[in-house]
Amino acid sequence: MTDYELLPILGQQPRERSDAARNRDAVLCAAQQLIDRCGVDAVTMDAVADAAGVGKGTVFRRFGNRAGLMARLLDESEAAFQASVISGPPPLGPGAPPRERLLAFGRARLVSNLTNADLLLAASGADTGRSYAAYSFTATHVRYLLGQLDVGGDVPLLATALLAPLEVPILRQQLTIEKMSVERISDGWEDLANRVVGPPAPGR
Amino acid sequence: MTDYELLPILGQQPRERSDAARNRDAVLCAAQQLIDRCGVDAVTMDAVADAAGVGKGTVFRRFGNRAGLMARLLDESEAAFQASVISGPPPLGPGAPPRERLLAFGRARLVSNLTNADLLLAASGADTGRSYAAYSFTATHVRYLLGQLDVGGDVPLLATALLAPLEVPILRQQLTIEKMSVERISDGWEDLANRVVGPPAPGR
DNA sequence: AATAGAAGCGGACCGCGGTCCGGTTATGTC
DNA sequence: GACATAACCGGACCGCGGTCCGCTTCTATT
Repeated sequence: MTDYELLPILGQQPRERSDAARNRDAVLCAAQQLIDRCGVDAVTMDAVADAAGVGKGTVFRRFGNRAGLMARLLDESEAAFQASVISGPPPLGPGAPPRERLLAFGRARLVSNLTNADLLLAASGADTGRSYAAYSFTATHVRYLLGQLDVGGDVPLLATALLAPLEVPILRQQLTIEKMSVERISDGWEDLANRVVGPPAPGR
Repeated sequence: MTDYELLPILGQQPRERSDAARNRDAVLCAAQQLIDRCGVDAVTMDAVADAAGVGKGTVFRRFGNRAGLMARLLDESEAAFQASVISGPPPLGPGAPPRERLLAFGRARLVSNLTNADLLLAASGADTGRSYAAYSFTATHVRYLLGQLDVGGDVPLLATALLAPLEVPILRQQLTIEKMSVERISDGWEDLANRVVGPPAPGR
């Protein structure tokens, strides 16, 4: 027996058992209710297990750790965000010129990150990679737009340079400690993006 | 360049008791030894208290929490960094044109952040504000250089935009997950800085 | 329906960060 | 040098995230 039979077969996982599915939904639902009523900090693994009528081990089995659970809770809003980028109305969705799409994307990401700030912080470092998957979409989209804009330079690095100031800890510091307004930060990001992208191509 | 927030502003607090001073040094020394021998993760509050021959409560009293202790351990290298920026040789220190100083600063900060990556992560969120004080110096310096470069726009925001991609979690992701080299990241940051600052003023 | 076996379950258990308070010790004053 | 007081000390205690392993329950097979 060689080892590669143990490798995960990506397409065809053995079907989820019915009790497992039920418990998974119960946990997610209980966690969401806890957040709505008492905030993210109240989402203790014990509390959510208890509220879901489930053992603690079950929660960890399904979600790996607290960050993983949080990442799953983010999935819904993240999917909506991705949908409006991929197939929503311009300028966020397709149809607008790349520069406008980029600016709209930055503003949208800023608002989205602020809306889910607590959850995002709690989800950072999820081993499951969920959190990274969400980031990966964002980065890929920005790279795509930068490519369309013929911006030159190291596109992946420029993409992270544009995204880094939108990370929650940095936004938090600007809002809380340095007392900046969201509008100011948003306008500042637009300025940054324009500097990075450079002046509009004249002939086009 | 007035506003610099230098590291230990040893004001005139009611004098520290001798036993307290001894214990403080013992704790810092023990923590440093633990890091050198077993890495940052081994610096448990119990372990460091034990190694220092001190009660756990004492450690918390002096440093607030684990992040505060880590921040103090960073003080030495941070002070050295600040010294070479303020009074070291150019281009990092004074004497070089602002643009060169900015580029040198970015590279130096990048290296410094990577060198102390574990410690910086463990120190993030220190309630004592130590960690923020260190950041504040960095931000102030970049703002100062941007001001000298007559860069226009919202200088504080541009400064954080330049510093955000140098934060440890982002560097970690680029190095570990996306397999970028330090040189590539460093060159990319230089490109970013040049785009933000804009072309050199011709007459000057 | 009976069975085999795996996937799932759950709660006891651990280590860590952080708190608290009764006892101890250093320091200024007489 | 003795005293008063405030600062300091230390370890017992708590809650939380995370692990582990014996037991239960579902599902596929006959």
